[in-house]
Amino acid sequence: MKIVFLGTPSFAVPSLNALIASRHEVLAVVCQPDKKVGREQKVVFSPVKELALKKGIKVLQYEKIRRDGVEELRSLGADLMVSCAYGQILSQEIIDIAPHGIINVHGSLLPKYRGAAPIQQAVIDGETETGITIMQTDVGIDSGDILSVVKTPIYEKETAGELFDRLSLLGADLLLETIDKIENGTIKPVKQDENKATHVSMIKKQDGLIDWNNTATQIFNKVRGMNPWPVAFTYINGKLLKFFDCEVFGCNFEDNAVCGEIVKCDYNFGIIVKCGKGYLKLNRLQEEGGKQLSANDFVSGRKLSVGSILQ
RNA sequence: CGCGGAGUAGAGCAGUCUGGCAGCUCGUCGGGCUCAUAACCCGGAGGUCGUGUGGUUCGAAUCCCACCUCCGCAA
Repeated sequence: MKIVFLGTPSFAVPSLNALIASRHEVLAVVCQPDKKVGREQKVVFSPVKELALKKGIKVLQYEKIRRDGVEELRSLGADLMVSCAYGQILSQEIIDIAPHGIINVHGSLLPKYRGAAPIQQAVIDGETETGITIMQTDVGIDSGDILSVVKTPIYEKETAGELFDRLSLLGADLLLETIDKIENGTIKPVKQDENKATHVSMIKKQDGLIDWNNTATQIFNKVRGMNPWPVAFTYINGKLLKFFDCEVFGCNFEDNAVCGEIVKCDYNFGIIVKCGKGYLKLNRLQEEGGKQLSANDFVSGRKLSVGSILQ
């Protein structure tokens, strides 16, 4: 089939790669406009754009696809459009361009976790299973009929980033299977159960702030869900303190510590923080202006001591 | 010209303001103690203090200048 691919971040790269390697023809790739990124405000191409350029595929970028893209997309003459973490809301006019419409690769088991950050949110919620759903895009947000699903467990210590990588590969496989079925007409679209639908919004940097009144398990899940972005953070002595890795600490201590107080801080225990319920052991930390350090390295600089309070 | 922090032993840091012997914790190596040790005691090795055939000075890790690199915020 002749396919137009809509996608932007690294999550979409395996799917695009799979399409390029398949017998299908990728006519063009549509992704978000280039943005200035980082301290130096350099313009960086998105991962999907990088791949498309490398493979010599036409790249289209619209400020607003519904306004600027319709005519050009129509002129390409695609049989099918595939979207995967593209980042813009589509209109009926665009959905109608290709005979087979648009199918979307989504990182959750729909109708659960519709919206922008399904993978992170599933980890934050402590879910033990998630997956990829491919659906027929309609004008709602991730509300179209389900075409195919693949499930996968969320491992106990898995971060959102690791899950992202796994799901993006599963999505690529499922995408090719699904297109085959569309082609030979064996697909059976299933309506989503609106009563079970949940919606998650985009994760913001501020969402990484830790509330030490939460239970150790809740914080542990949040830290995993916020890794590698935006990364969980707290404050110590007025300075930003990020931490990338932690674990629930099983032992109980006799203490009168408040939530967020460091109750142990040495070579044997590591850094143990009191939570609303239970204790959390911090493994990799980074203070503002500093590098990412292991707990032992962090302690050896004497930045932390028993009684210090994170808030 | 967006704002800010940092570069000192293998790791993490102090010392810089107020120029005057290169320090601390950990690791490492050797020895001691111990039934035992990621514990404790004693001793050692390990540094062009980011770079500069830069400036000031009797003397610079420290003050001034230029450059390189890393990081936090903002976007």
